[in-house]
Amino acid sequence: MGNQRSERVFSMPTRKLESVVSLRDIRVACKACSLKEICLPVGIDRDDLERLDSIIDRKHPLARGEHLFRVGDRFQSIYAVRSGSLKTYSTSEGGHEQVMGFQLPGELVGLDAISENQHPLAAKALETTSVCEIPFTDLESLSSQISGLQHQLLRVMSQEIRDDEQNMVILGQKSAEQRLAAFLISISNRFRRRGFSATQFNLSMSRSDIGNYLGLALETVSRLFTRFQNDGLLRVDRKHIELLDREKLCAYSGAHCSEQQPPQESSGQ
Amino acid sequence: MGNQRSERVFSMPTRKLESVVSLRDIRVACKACSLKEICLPVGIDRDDLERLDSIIDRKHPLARGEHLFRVGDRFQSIYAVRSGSLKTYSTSEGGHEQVMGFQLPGELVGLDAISENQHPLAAKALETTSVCEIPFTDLESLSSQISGLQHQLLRVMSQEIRDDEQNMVILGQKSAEQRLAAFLISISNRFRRRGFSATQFNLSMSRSDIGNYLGLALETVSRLFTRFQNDGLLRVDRKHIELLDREKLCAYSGAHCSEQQPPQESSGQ
DNA sequence: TGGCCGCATTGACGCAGATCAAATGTCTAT
DNA sequence: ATAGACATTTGATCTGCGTCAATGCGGCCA
Repeated sequence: MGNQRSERVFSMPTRKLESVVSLRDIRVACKACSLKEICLPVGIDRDDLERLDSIIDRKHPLARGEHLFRVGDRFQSIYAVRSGSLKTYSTSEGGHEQVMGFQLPGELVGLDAISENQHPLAAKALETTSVCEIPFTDLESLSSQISGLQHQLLRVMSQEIRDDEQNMVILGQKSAEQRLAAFLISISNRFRRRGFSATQFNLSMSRSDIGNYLGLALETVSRLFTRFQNDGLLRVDRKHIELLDREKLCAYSGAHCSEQQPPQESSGQ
Repeated sequence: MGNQRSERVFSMPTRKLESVVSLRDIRVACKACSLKEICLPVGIDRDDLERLDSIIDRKHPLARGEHLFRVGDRFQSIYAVRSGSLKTYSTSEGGHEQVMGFQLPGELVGLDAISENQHPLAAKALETTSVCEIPFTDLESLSSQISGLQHQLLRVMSQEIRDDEQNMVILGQKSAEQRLAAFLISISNRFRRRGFSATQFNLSMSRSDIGNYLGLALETVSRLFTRFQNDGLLRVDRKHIELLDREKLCAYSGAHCSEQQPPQESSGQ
């Protein structure tokens, strides 16, 4: 695991320039990070944010194909994706791989490792990717002091459970067509939340990864992309996707997927 | 839905008899509960346990078919199953049901509701079932005071994420035979942990529930049960299952599933 | 600039498991 | 007990998608 380091030397323990973006986006403080509205800092006030910030370690970027951690690695930290993307996967005894998820900026990885103190999945960069490392022991003790942080951590984990349940529905009862449609809509929504285009994006993962994730053969994924294109739902060019008819894509996915609703203020409490 | 009540009248708010098991197991304190080694109290010392106990509300039992909560219900509490069993499920627009999981004694339900403050799934009793209600606001504030409780809560949620991931593997790439085998082994292991027989038990859920949960038609489940029986793996009689050859069943499931190993101290780092 | 290699597309074919159908067994309420 | 509703089993048929196979297309390195 001996990974190279480089700009580490520049990061002095006492840094003053708070709002200045330093070298290569490395070391953007949480409060200056564009992801703070969707990442762990949600709902944490200015002072507490600084405390959270102080335990976070911003690593230098992973190259495409590099591992953030592997199956069985001792659990020490969770990670937040800052830029780029990851896939998490497990490998069965037969060497067969199962892709469990893709992580975009602002999303956390490693939460499934808390219970057994070791990672049940590996996490690999799909492209050049940088992450924030959040040592779990520190996070835990900070959480008991900052109630907003505790709450947000629980919320994020709860959301992950919910997302996994959603995936179980998709794997358990949707057709190939519905699965891919649902996947594209989900990706699109996640990009939008992060301020990227919802109608035009690049998929950093291969057809094989998509198929594996959706429980489909990669050939099926490929065929579906061409079918969707013929049906006027989207335009595909290699990794690049342009959604042309989101409505119809929703219909194909066999779910409401309005997803657009403003963060409805759920009554009280 | 007007559910009958009966022994409620016997459970007085001021109870003195701490170590005495009261009527029909109602109102067993955590410290006297046989599930305390696998439920939320894990790793919490005597005094703190009393504090946890004080926020928990032991409800009278649910009858078979009764709902603990429904989709969209406001989230206020998580629940621990004390006896009996539950299924959680969602219903798609087409009225089609997707079973997400089954809860046995000592397991928590409702953790997926934290993030949106409302329940994404319904929970229904598969048989006469009693639960402990744990108001979430209280639990949260207690968690920030009792570090063991915070840790255990995170562990339980992490475990749930891990289990869901395991289910995704099953739904994504296992054959019907492997799915049912894996399901039976999982149930067996869960029963064992709770001190019940691992080789002989009653399934409280229908074939249809099992099939739905595993992404299979109920006919397929039924056929597999007879096949397994013919292959000498087990004996089935209606809901009653007797595992005859656990080894072979493991092989059928296409996973190591030793599961029996003592909490192996994984070699450092 | 060309050749190679991994990824993607497209086609042909077969099978696991869904669906349809019907018979039988079992629980519940009167 | 008896009827009726429902759960389960078993059989027959059909089909969506996996598998195998061949070809096409970039991107990368020498």
